[in-house]
Amino acid sequence: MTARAKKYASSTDVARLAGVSQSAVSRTYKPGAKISEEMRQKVLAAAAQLDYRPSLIPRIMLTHKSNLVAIVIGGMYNPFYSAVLERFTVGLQEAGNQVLLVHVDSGHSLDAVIPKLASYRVDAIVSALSILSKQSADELARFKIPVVSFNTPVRNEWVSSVCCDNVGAARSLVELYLARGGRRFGFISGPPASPASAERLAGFRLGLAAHGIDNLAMAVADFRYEGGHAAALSMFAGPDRPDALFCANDLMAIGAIDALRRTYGLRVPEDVLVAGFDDIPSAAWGAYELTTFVQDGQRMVDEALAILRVAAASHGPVGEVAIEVPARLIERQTTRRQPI
Amino acid sequence: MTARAKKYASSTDVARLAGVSQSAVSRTYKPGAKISEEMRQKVLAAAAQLDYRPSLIPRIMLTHKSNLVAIVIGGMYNPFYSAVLERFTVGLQEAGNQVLLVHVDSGHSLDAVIPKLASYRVDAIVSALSILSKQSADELARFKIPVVSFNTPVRNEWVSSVCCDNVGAARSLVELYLARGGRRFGFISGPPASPASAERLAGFRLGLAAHGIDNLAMAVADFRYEGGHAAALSMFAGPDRPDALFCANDLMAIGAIDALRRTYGLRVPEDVLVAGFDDIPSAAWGAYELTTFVQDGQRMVDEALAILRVAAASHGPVGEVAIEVPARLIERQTTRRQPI
DNA sequence: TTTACGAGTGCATAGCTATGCACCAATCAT
DNA sequence: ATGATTGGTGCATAGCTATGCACTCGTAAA
Repeated sequence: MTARAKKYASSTDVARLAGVSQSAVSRTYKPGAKISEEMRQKVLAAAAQLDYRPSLIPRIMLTHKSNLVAIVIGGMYNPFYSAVLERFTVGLQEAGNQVLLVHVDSGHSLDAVIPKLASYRVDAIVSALSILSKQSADELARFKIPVVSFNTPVRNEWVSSVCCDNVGAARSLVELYLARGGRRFGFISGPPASPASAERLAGFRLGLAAHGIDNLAMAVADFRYEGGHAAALSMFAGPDRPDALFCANDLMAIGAIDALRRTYGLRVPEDVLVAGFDDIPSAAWGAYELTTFVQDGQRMVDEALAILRVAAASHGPVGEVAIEVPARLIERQTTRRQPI
Repeated sequence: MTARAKKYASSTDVARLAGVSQSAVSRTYKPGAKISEEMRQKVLAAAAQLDYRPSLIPRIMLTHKSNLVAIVIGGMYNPFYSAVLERFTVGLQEAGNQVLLVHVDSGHSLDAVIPKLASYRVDAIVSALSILSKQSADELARFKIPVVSFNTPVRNEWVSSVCCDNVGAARSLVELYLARGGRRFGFISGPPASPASAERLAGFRLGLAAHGIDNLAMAVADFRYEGGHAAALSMFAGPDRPDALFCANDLMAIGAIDALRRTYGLRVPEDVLVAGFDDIPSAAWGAYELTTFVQDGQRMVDEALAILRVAAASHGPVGEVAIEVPARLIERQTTRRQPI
């Protein structure tokens, strides 16, 4: 509480030094404002001398617009999400926004951080949290902050969603597996609460049902390498081993492949077909060459940014927007088996 | 420019509704302030009715403290850096700060974004950019914002650094290689401008020199899997192949392993010893089991946060702090060869 | 020469919260 | 009973920028 020296020079300080009014300083930094070149130079000289940077804080107060967008994310162990985060950051910066990064333990709702974000007057929120119940979403709407929910199909007046077509993709995989000679199917899921995992399972089941198949080995994991490894170990411990395994994401698929090859001595794809989801960089690595679905992260991010632009333009709610982006199959070696 | 409805209720609105003064509202939200329970309840009731959230913006103006810390990062393709980002975020949030995430293309300096950060009045900056010249650092100091530079040993009055002992680690690897029978050495570097890569090379050379070895095959890459792959292809194209390869990070080491095994049919570790740096999760995967150095990311982040705490407490510069954290060798299968 | 106009400038104020200060009503000590 | 303390309360203002408004000049049009 001592008389701490003022850290930043203010526009008033600059004005005094330059011998002009504070308005002149303000107008110097506003593009297109009416100000003579001569005065602008005087101001800039004084500003340079004082290391002046205009503060955005009062502007936020006046305009009710902070240009801050919060990105709420649950974990970056999955390269897909760190890539998405990077794309969002770049895209938002290009649009003139700044990114407030908020980490919430995955499994927790984002309710707890909302009041804090409201206090910073963020213009919008992007949530990559896998869990966001309808109830949370309604709670959220009370704050009247536009929210884009990534890969979680919850929405209301203020909450939009951008998702990948998990059901359709998973469903189509069944055709590939059958063509490649798969007969006994297995699925390794993410956490029970994950909508993405649930949709991929549902789609897989739909595809199987279309061929009259209702037998499906199941194991629950956590979207991580270790979880996929452990799940595969238990799923393949018994006598009745699947020969076509679908994992809810690539990390688990890679863990499963290592388990099958190294612990059980099984060959992929000769003994077991394996596919994942996300197309993370490691999926293309020589040791795995994993068949997987590309979630078009760039496109999904672009769609989300478009929604945010609309929300920024119309100051009201953006309506119940829900965008679904198709997933694209990339077949690599883990499913390249000749049909029987 | 229409008469846009006020989006957020202000403390004055709440005060009017509750029939108290604006001061009372403010004090309701300040822990430990003198306010009667009765009044607090009245205020809270009115606040709930209006969905009031106190704005932090005016507080920033008054206190000259935003509780915003910027993290500047160049790329998250390397899991080591996304893990570091996550740890910083969690740590800063626990300390009551919010994180402003700034992406700068690696290779660019952070000079360009500093004015913007100054405009947001960030309390401090964490830079994980691999490039930060002495000149940039001095430029930076003019803004009087405390900066912690991660893994780049630049510093001045306002810029501190937290680094890992790259030189010592790389140097010690030579002993291991010699004990495991390595005789012809190779090094795959990161981008030429990367200090981390340069230090690891320097340490490796020091270790070799201590044994009178000055022959070292070199290839330059970019810290990525594909770069490591290509570099290994060219390094092992000739007749005089190394039998002990050190890569400046794990991603490149993994790319190199895939190139050696799959393109040249070489065995790792029997034909070539390989080691990397970072201990990213993939290094432990069954297909690679890569020997590497753990950068103790948690400890490095903790040290950086400690510096930021000091900087926050003393409002002045924090002095020329430079902290070096040791790296720890983890030997896995890629160097487990019996000595000749 | 007068009128009109446009460019440029300064004044004053809004925007929202935190806090020093003055003040008031009780409660307590003497 | 009086003075002193404590716990609450409201008033007024600081903090910094953007902008509507009034005003002053030159300059172009009439």
